[in-house]
Amino acid sequence: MGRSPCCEKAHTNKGAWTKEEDQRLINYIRSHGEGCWRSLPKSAGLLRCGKSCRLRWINYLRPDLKRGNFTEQEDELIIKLHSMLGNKWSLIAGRLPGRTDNEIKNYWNTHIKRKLIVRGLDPQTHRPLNATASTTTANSKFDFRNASHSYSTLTDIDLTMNQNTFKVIAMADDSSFDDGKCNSGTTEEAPPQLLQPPPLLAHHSDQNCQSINLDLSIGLVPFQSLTRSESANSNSAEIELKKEQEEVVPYQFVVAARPSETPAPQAVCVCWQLSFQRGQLCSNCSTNGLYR
DNA sequence: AAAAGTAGCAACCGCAATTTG
DNA sequence: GCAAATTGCGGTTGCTACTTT
Repeated sequence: MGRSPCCEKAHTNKGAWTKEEDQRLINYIRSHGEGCWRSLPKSAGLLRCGKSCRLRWINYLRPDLKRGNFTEQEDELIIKLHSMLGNKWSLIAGRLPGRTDNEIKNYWNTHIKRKLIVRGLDPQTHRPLNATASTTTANSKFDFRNASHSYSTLTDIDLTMNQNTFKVIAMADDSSFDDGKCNSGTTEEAPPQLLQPPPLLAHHSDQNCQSINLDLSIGLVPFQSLTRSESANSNSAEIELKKEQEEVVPYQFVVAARPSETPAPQAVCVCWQLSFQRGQLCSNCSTNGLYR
């Protein structure tokens, strides 16, 4: 037995919403709150599918939406997030307060794609257009979007690189990352367990590190948003994304080698800053991404 | 001025994930 | 544990406004 449709299509309006419909929906949600989209249309006196109501509210009527043009900063943030997440519009939207996934998706398709092409970059791979074909097979280049691991949030991504596993610890940019503390980024606000996930980063200065056998996890969490108790009870792969950010903040990603049982001759420490400036290495990194 | 082409965006559709009974 | 119901997401469509010929 197949599933029944989410709502009765025969007696629902389609197409553009009228002002009256908008007002009914706004009034209803103001007094009853969001949720229960299936029953909402009937309760609100709307001849619409519940999905349609939800979409209209989320993409257009929500009071916290920021209408208007995207700023240059937003553009760059979208590009950077897309380079790591691919078409995960809802995740990208989660880092852009006041913007919806649909809005960002449309904006991407109509503006940013073209912008990247003008820059000579492939909008999908974010690599130089003439280099895309030759680099996509390089084992050393890993692609978050093509990671085999299935993920629904940024909190847990496993990647492989030449049969080795990597761990990525991501943290918000505190604008003082290049302070020689590649392994910690410690600040007063920094949750110790987020920023010092032993033994991953704590070992990166160990010159006896031998192989690049790494675990990878990733979280785009501005650490200001995490309480110490949260961080104390969760490892980096379990951190929840805070979607209710009040402002756009840059994020900083750290990729670092985790030494395996067999020591490696040189640890890898690749740090780059996901901010509005071009990526930068931390002071502990040499330009080839190896730890000094 | 009219037709054709293009761009932008709201809305829809189908599917997957999650929740509920 | 299972099936149905609900919710959420990403891709696509179609309408409208604007530009070009």
